[in-house]
Amino acid sequence: MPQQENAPRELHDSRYDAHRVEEKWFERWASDPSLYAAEATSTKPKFYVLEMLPYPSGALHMGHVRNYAIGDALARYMWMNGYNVLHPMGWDSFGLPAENAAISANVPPREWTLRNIANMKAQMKRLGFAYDWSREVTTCFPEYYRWNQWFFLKLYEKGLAYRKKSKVNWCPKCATVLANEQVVNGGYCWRHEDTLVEQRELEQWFLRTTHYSDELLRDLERLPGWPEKVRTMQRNWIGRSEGTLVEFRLDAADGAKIAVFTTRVDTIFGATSVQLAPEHPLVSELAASNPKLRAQVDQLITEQRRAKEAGDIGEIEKHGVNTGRFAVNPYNGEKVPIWIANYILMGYGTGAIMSVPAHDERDYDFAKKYGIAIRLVILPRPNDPEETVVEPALPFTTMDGTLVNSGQFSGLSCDQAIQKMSAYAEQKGFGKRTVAYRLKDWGISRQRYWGTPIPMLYCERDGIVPVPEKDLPVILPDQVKITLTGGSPLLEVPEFLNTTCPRCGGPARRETDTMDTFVDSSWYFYRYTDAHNDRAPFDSKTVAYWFPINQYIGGVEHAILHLIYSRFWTKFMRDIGLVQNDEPVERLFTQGMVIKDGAKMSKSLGNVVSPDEMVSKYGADAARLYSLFAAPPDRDLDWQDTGIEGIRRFVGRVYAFFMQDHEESRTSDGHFVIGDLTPAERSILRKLHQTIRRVSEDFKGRWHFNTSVAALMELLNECTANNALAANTALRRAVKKDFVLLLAPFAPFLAHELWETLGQNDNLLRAPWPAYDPELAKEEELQIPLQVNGKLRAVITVPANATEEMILERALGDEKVKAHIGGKTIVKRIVVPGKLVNLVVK
RNA sequence: GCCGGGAUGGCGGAAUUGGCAGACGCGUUGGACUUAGGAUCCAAUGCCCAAAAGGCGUGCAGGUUCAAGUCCUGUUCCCGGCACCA
Repeated sequence: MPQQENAPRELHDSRYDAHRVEEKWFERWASDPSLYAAEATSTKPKFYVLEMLPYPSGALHMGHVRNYAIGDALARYMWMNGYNVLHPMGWDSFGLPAENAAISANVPPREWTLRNIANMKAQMKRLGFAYDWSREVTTCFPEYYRWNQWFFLKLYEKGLAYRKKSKVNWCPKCATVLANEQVVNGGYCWRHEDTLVEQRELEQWFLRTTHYSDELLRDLERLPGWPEKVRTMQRNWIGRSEGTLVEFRLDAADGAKIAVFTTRVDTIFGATSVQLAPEHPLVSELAASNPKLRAQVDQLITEQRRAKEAGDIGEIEKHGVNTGRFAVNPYNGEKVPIWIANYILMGYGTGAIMSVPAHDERDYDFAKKYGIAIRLVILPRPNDPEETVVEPALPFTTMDGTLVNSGQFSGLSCDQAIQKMSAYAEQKGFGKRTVAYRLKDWGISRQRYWGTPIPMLYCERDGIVPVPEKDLPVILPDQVKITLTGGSPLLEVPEFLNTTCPRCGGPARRETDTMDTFVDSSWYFYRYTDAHNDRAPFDSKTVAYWFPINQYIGGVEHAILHLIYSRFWTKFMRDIGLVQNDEPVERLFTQGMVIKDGAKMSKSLGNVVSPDEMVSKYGADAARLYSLFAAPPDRDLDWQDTGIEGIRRFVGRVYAFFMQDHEESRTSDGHFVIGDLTPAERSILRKLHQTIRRVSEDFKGRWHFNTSVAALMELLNECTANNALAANTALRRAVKKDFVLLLAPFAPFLAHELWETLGQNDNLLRAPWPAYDPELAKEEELQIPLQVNGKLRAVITVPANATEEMILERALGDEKVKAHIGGKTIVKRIVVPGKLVNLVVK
């Protein structure tokens, strides 16, 4: 095909000055805070789009930019589609880094935090994100955290907040509690790398998340708008497992009970020992009179803890100690030895198991090592009744078998046996069917300063007393000395610590623990709907209007904790009549990480790309466009410095295309008659409608905005190639107008600027999203590939309405096709209308 | 070990339903304009072959089909999550 001579594009005169343009719109938007405000009441349908609120660490990183670029594009798209959009932003502003900064930079946590917020907020504004700042939520403000305290009191009232002893990481040199992330190198203090962290038992506050275990699991089925990956992760995290609780009796005069949990009660006749976790309460009793045992157990505990901290508990060598005592199997009265083993977890089930080496891999390993008896009680079911049953290879762990050597239960299948044997246990009163969960109650106590004070008092006379609701908020004092040693800094603030008991009026001491910051983020999105309410956390009617969140967007790293806690909180609020929805989030989108040079961006690797630098070098639009263009949003994005150059070029070419003749475009009314268009002009119009279709469908479907941006590039390429639109001012204007509308969600600064150059005085943000005409989008001619024996031999162009017969005729007449058929016979002719022709020859 | 996700040119990625593999962008090469170009524009660009003709190509090995990146069986590697959960 002959290549047409292309006129060089006149672009030199109209270079796009992203800075000038973006600063101009930045100023204008700043002067009108109502621009992005959600309407309190509206006849429009509502849409609540939310991105996860950031921790104000100092500055935005590219992961934030990507997250917010996705959400902002959606918000703008929904505005243009006539929705009443709620698109808020806030700050997850309590947390440990502020205290660290207090030490290293000698800035009070509050000041450091607020400074960071100011900086990051400015960055967000400079990037052009359309947030309703009138609803900004800052979790470290008393106006917000007083409601954390209020919720805590409600939870306490309902018995869902309680105190129990629990282990914490304790550094003897710091004389303080460490967060998990401060325990490094498999058990050492982050500040004293030669000091082993100890485990100390402290009284801590817990929230009864397990109260909702079943509902949290069940309702995952009602969240089809969540990624399957996240639902699976939550399912595993909750870890529901049906089984049987069986009580063995200690072989002693008092006959203390040892409850074990098993999912395979059908194998209990094969139990040849009982295994206890090293931290099992019975262990201390057994060891009390046995110093040697005590020492051995302590050794096991240390091993287990080290392995856990090093993250390889599944890898450690199994160790155990025989206590010399026995437990009685209630099914057959048999006495089996009691062992203590490092692979038994106190945190799951009852912390004790029956060990059946023949039918459990772990028990098998352990029994082999210590010479414990192995007794086969399940035989595989033969495929055919004639077949003789051979002894299976051990351990034989499948459920597809028949019980043997199991007394009255012999001959049953595993499934039947589990039913019957559980019923038997219940009848005899030594056991029952039960469900175990991996999910634990949520420990919210933090021995930290920078967090929400837990609103509880300790009175010498009345014990634990909740702060009366009317005395909220319990204000976190500002004047404290952060040392990171010697416990909570709040202990050093007498005016905080010392108070009076609301019951007896006597002296009382305040709780100095503060709340886990996951509390803050468990309900913040409700506060956005009614951010300034000082009588309640929010107004229920307002929440009922906005909830559930239509679209939540954030990193997959929050798939478990944040999102389970949020679901828990919602269910609790529903149960106390505060909200009506069972779930907070209807649709969830988890975006991929931003990586560079094959690794996650990090200071230590020196591969960090700073948003500020990108904005100053290329502009906010380019940074946003590139973060959408470089990869589909759900996949990891490999940042390439040369890639954003290409985007800047695109932005410049768009601008040049509009400026080429903007006077004419501005004054045209944009009306043209389709019948009068030249074929080339019709082709552009077709491309326009195809582009509208592609971009609209990306929003409705997979969110592959990389292809949306690519579609816009293709449209621009067609518009500028061969000066195709030169002769038709009206069409040119019409195409430009729709182009701006399509560009608006992705590159708001440029789009607004171009909108203005077109002479549009209305607000682009509320301009209607363009509709496509399927007729105009339809191709008039089709390229039909011709294959012979599945191999491409030629391509012909036919009218879109060509019949099968016409296409086949053309195909058979094609010279190249003829040559490949040669003298052979055509045995099959496949004509797929609109797609291809394949001739099978022999 | 279990559960997800992935593997496509030199690179990021397209190809939602089996129907022209490589859209779009980067990079590279050649050219135009230019005092100059690391600006801008034009063109070429999966690999093999001097070129044409042709052949080969979506991690690997098979299979189904007129036709496979796409479906099936097996397998390797990479990323993420969970992990002695009884």
